[in-house]
Amino acid sequence: MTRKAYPTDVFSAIAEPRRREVITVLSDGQEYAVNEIVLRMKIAQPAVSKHLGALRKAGVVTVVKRGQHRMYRLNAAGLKPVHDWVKVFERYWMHQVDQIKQRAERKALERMIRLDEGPNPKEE
Amino acid sequence: MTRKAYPTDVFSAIAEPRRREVITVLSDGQEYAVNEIVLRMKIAQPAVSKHLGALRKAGVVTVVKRGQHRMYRLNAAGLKPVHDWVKVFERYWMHQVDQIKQRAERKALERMIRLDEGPNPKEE
DNA sequence: TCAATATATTCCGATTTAGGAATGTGTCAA
DNA sequence: TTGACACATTCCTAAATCGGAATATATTGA
Repeated sequence: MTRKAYPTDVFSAIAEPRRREVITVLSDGQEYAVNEIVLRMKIAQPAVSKHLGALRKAGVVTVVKRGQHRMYRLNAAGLKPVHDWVKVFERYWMHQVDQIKQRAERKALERMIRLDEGPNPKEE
Repeated sequence: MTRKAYPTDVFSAIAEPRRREVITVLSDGQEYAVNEIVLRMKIAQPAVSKHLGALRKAGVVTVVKRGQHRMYRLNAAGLKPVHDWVKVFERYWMHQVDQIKQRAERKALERMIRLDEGPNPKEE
């Protein structure tokens, strides 16, 4: 049986910093030969090829053969499962920002009211 | 030196299916004792404790002691780095959906025009 | 204090994973 | 056909990771 290689599910795929680095290189939407990616990274070609293989199996990149080159391109849709999963929690910190914003506005309003009432604010 | 335990960065933290499961349990915003989480999962208490430890170090959950219980609560803000990272790619598939929608609308419009012109469409 | 309960920690083995080195494969150009 | 590229694959080792078992620690109640 084949020795288990790099992971192929998208969550594990993006867990590896170097694979996120590869994705960053591809994030302009252009296609890149393996060579060009290697030049932009600090690991050797076989390692890059293996990471690209993992990303491909995870559905995050696509390849086409062009001459002696393999052109890799980002398939951003492959990241959608991660986005969908994490988006569920967006409202938690959004809400918090809202609360902060609201508090700031309330404070500003209170200041304005105090100014309207002059330098000696009423106490209750 | 200490035997390296579970990972503590947020990307690796959520790469583990069982840790995402823990997060799902906590996703109602309520606090849960370790016990209660164990009941909802298929792994033993020590494994759950270890996953909770990883999530805590990753900043995804918080703990407070209450009596002999440790109450865990989701800290959704800890997931923000993942959200921020993946959000950058949102536009790719959003755009694609837009394109599909636009094509559908263009086709529908073409059909309407053809209907206006009768069953024998002009050719160009 | 002692037993029970809740949880963390340590120790361990099995498995996964990353990357280097070596090698295989396909394509091009002369 | 041959050599030079571009890239993938295989083999290997070290390290990371997971989960079970056993054990440690803390809290509570009797």
